[in-house]
Amino acid sequence: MSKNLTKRSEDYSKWYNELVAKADLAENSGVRGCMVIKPYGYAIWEKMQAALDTMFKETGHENAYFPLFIPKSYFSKEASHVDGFAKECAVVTHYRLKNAEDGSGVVVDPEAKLEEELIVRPTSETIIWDTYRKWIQSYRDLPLLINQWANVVRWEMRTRLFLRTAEFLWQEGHTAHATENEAIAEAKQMMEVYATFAEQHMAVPVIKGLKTESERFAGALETYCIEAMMQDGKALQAGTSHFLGQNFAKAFDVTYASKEGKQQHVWATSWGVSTRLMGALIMTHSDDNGLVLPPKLAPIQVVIVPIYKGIEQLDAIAEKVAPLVKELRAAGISVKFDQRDTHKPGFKFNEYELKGVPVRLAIGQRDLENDTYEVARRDTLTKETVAAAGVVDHIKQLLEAIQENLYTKALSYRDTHITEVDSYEAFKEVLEQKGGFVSAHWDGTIETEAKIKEETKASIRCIPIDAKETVGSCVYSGKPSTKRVLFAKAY
RNA sequence: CGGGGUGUAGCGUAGCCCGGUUAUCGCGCCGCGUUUGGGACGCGGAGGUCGCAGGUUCGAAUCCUGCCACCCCGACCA
Repeated sequence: MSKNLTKRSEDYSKWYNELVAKADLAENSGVRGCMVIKPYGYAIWEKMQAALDTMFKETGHENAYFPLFIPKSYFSKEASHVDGFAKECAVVTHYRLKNAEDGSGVVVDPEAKLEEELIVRPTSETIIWDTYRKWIQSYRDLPLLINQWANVVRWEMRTRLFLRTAEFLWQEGHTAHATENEAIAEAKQMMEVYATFAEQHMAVPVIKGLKTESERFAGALETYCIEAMMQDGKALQAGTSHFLGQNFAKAFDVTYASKEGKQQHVWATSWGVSTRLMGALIMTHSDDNGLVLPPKLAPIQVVIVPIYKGIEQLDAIAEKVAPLVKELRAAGISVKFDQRDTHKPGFKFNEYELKGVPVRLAIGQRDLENDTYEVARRDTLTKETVAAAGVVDHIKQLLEAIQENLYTKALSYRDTHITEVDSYEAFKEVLEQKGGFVSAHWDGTIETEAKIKEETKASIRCIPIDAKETVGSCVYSGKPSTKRVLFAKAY
């Protein structure tokens, strides 16, 4: 393995793949499009899970778990839903193996064919709504606000670590409500929760918006989304929240008795984010030296690297550092004191930079004599010498400053990569030369959207929630338009 | 599923066109010693079904056929 990462600017894909591998986040498993998430990568995912889970609970949701296998017939019940997923489903047809008669190994036992095939869930709407039918009878059972942490399988043609894998980890929320307005409010609320998480925890600025009809979730009446901008100018859908209307309630016959005693179908939402967020995190902040993690999601927030000659010096440093480690931990900061004598400090510096540890403390003879630490920050790659007495407060402030700085930096990159255009020539030029979001008027038709995508590979990422009403004409057709939408090439 | 490419040690590779000693080099790994404020150095060492199966040949990593896997570009997509 070469020591240096491919430069971000030279070959973005190669840089990304190398970074994921070298920072110990994940690797290709060799099993069709499925990845192995390594302990360090999983530790980051766990931090994300914990923060999201807390936010879900704070908004009144509970966790539950539903089966991995879904009987094929369930998919027949909601037509547009199956349309969206049919082409990428893994299907279980048999339940037993046996030894081949010719001794060539193990074969599927043809005797053990399932009556009805089972689908490995690509998403759980169908099985959950089949269950909700039994759970919901009265308006008193509503709203039903449930989240599931699970894995799902989508048989994608082409995969990329974290961004698109055949199996991925995610959470999926599925809620049932008595009224349309309540369900819409829930879908909007969860979009807000995702946006807050992305911005405050991941330090990834996102644009909240609505999907166009053709980009909408299969079975949804409205899809709310958050869209992020990566450092190569491509957009990434970071999370979606769907207002499902009564589609699933009708398909699975989920009704409740209202106060007035009338049987009514419930209103539904579903919402999810996945390990794809890991990809967003990596591609938003990282640089040529490796991963850059926002302090709130870093498994190790502070690493302490001793610089010493001989065991006596190491002991002296260890003694000095022990109370500091204790104090930092008491302040809720995760610290690693790297005492390994098998690697030199320079090696460790590079290693922790590669892994994105936000703050690094170095301490050697010089510091022991002066009662100081050398404090380095990952985001700016700057170092300073800090008096030991005030180092805990300094680190607390530094972690906050890094979290803030990462967001500000990403926001300014994102904002300089939103370009308003008023002609199709400018549209194409911006897309090719500069990349990023192109803000343009659109006539609102599926046909125009499809034509533009075909000609430029840019899709409508979203109709921003806060889009101002302005009079204009569609960049493609010239027909009248009332607001600008965001186009971009996307992951 | 179309178009292109690649399979040689844990990783990255040379050799292949033009068949011929014991398959090259770097990183990593193991041992000993010296080192330690930005990826250490010296000496010694281990590690290989050359993707798999056939074929041609006195002889195959190298030529031929088939298969498999992976990567890139499309279609598909959180």
